[in-house]
Amino acid sequence: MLNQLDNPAPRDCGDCPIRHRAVCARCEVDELEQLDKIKYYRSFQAGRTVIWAGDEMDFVGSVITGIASLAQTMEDGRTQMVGLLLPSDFVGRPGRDTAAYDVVAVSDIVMCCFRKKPFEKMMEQTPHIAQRLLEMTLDELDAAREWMLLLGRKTAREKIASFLSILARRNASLHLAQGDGPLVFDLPLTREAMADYLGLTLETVSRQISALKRDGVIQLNGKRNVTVPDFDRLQEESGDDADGGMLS
Amino acid sequence: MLNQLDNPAPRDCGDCPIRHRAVCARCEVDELEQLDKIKYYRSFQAGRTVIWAGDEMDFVGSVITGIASLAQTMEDGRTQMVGLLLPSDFVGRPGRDTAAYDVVAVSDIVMCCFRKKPFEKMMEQTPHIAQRLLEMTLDELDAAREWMLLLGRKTAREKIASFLSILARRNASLHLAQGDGPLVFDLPLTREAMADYLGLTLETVSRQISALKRDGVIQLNGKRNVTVPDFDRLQEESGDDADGGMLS
DNA sequence: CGGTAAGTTGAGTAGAGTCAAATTTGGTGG
DNA sequence: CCACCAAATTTGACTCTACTCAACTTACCG
Repeated sequence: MLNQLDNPAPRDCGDCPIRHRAVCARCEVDELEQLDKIKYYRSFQAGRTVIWAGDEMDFVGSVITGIASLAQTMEDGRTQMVGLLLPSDFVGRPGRDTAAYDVVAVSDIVMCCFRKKPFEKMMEQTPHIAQRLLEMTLDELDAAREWMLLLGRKTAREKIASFLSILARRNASLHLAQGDGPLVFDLPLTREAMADYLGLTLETVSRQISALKRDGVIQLNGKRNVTVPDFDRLQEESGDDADGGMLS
Repeated sequence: MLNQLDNPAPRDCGDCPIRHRAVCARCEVDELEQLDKIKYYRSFQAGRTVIWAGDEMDFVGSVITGIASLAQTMEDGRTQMVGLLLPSDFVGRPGRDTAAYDVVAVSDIVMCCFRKKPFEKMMEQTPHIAQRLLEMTLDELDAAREWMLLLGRKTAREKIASFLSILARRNASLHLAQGDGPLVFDLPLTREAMADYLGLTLETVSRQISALKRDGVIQLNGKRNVTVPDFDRLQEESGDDADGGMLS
């Protein structure tokens, strides 16, 4: 329970594993020093809520390690995940002072937080930050629109295949992308979280995963570890163009 | 058919009806003069395609009058609208040279286009444009996420009610927002386009509109003109919080 | 006065949801 | 090291919403 030490925060920006991809990616040394004065690290255990929709939010920040989710909930409890935050992704919106979505730690996470007011001031003065944030926001918008196609038009089976395909692709790009061999990776989400992401029920998620396994599209080692023997086959099942609907 | 003259382009930025809301909103006079050198107007009739996904795109721009749609299509023809572009909305992505989505004129439209290369150069030099574009992109991202909840979790009836509610709210904000009286507005989309936006079939759209009419939530004058006698009632049907899930 | 596109309505179906019961898993305490 | 518990997951049976296919109506335009 007291495992916050397992995910130590970096000593400084030089050590930071997301230094070159986060909102600070384009900052010069002096700009990093400015940021350093207004930043602090926070850790959250898996399952903890970082912030509730509607709550006052006096910081913005980046995920350094771990995975978090952005979600909306209706009064009757239906929830829809609207974003998965991976290392280097940005949380919060400059210029807004309450959270628009629930942010929940899916795994143990470490965040680099900036006090909002000073960060906003810096954004006005140093174009590097605003430029990078614009780029990241445009990427997120593309991802959101890709997701709208999935939510609005894909079948349950295609949704699962699409999700697995994204995970597989991301994992392949981390490890050296071998051309062709079987891909192996872990599911970072519970069936219920996958359901919330995909606009399905957890039972349907479970059934479709079983069906893909039965049809040989994937293999399971335990509940969370997936092997994809033939990525092209998985891609076909996802309903996307062969050349990769994924942008950029 | 030759009615392009019905939607004359503004003479210059001073006449422009979206001057204060578009990507150029924060520009100074000298910046507008710079923009003026790289801009040109284009008109499209209702139904025409502005650009196809994947096509080379050597401009970015703003919708001045009319409505356009952003849509994605799967190989088998299923399509999902991922954005509705209203006057002042921005089209295209600086830094990318092919269109990511189909852009179609829903009504007759007039656009203000900027040649992409010079526009990108200007963005680097004048923070006013990048700042405004960031703000607009963040708004679009919020709208996209709102839409993800609709697509993933709402029933057909709730989807229709949500859509009507948004139209009603937008119309009320244009005309002086009277507190309480019945709201009247036109549907800008065909049933099929609504279906593509809402992730439904056109038959389901038609049935749910009939049902809302039968239940007294709306009245129809002709096929396209809607009266909402009690906005709160409509809002309840949409499944959103009473205080307006709409952000900002 | 057709002719076409838009919209409505009906009948039957299928895919995903709901409710309920097993089964597996990982962790805990003895 | 093992029995036990709670949570996660799977599976089954049944239901229901939205889809499909089809016919019909309406509105608009030449």
